[in-house]
Amino acid sequence: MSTGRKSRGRQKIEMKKMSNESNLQVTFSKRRSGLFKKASELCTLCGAEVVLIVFSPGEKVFSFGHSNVDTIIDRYLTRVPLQHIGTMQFIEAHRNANVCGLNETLTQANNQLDAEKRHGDELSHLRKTTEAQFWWACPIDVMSRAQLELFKKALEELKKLVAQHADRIMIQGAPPQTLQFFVGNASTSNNAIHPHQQQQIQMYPPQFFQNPIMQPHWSGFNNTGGGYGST
Amino acid sequence: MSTGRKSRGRQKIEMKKMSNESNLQVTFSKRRSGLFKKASELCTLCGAEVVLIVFSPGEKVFSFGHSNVDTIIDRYLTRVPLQHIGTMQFIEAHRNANVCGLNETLTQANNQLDAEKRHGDELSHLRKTTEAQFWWACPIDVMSRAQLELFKKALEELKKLVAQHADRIMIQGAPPQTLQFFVGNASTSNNAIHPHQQQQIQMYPPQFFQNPIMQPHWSGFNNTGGGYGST
DNA sequence: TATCCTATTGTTAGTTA
DNA sequence: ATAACTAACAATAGGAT
Repeated sequence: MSTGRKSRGRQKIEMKKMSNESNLQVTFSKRRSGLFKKASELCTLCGAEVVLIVFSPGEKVFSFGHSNVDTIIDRYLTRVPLQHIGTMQFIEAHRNANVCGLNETLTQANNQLDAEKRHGDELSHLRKTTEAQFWWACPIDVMSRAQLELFKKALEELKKLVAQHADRIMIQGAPPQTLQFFVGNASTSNNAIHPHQQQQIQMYPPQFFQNPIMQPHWSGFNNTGGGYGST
Repeated sequence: MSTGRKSRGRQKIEMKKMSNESNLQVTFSKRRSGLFKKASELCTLCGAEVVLIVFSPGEKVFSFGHSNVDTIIDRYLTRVPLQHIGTMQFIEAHRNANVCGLNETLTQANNQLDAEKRHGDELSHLRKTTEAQFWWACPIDVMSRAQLELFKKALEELKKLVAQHADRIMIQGAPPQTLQFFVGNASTSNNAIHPHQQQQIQMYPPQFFQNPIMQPHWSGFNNTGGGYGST
């Protein structure tokens, strides 16, 4: 009231990493929301299927969104009888890790694929000249839905292997209580993680879901559907 | 020129699946572009890492974008000596399939995780009441970077297993020439795919890559960096 | 069918609370 | 830190090409 100064409104910003850390945090939140909304809308409007994973730099937030009917069906086909939850508690954590790990693997496979493919590709010469700018790029190819389904079975087995792998590696230091991750097997001193991670779920309009996990010292961030009102 | 009527400009649209098929196609293209740009900007501005996969309903277009330095390093650690390319040709295709498959697996694992977790979760009651609306949702948890790295090694092995799996299954009908996918092993009549898929790469500004593959009958879609100019 | 155009809606940077 | 507000910017629906 004292100033009476309203606002200069939005200003254009340079497209480079923001220097102001707190601004960055805010912008990240806003834009992540926006991104999810866009993805969601693309789904709704065009019937597309979207997988979106955002890995924030600092807070290690991990988000995921998707919409895939086939997968939902699998969910009920493959889910574990909800009885050994007690035992499941930390296995859950491992599997959780697997999720991230698989993602890594996926990307790795991509890169490998890319490295192999571009060998005989016509854009290889272009790559040479601009390699410095292209190092981050990694194409991936298309597969029909039918083919995907054929692979699903093989991947069923694979998944079990993944779980076993993970269990073997992590079994030593997993707290059977909540969703924390201990990796007590590393040869070096592998710091335990902050104990009281808190989960926070945030809804997105049509078919998206997102659940960032925060550091213990601030438990807020539940912007419960602030925007998105149609009109 | 004859009408002199300019345009009513943008109109608000209802957020449901578009009925007009051709409109849908156009909108999909536009919005997909927009989505990738947004993702890209989130990367640049906030240093986030984003994986984005869009599966268009009709044309089976598959897009992928990411930016992850760690992975790039792995790329050079794990890449195959570019000498047996001849042999690699079809293995490449399999690995390609693996990429998609892994993605499926990832999602599956997610779902499983979700199914297990929500058992003791406080939102389970909420879920009950609105289950019909939540069936598509599947949370995922966070993991620290360090932990991810620990898993990488285990996943190295895993990756090999994946390749073996895929090879075994697909080895029968893979054309050793280009990036097509034959799945000649299905028990039912599993149609072979259109033979002349063509690859098309599309650049995105900071660190995104996207390569839709089109049906043989139209080879366009190379909008070579039309927009995105900073004024 | 992809792109250009433009009016309009939608997103968000900067600010205040 | 998050929520709300506002005005500037950016995305895009519809139409023409």
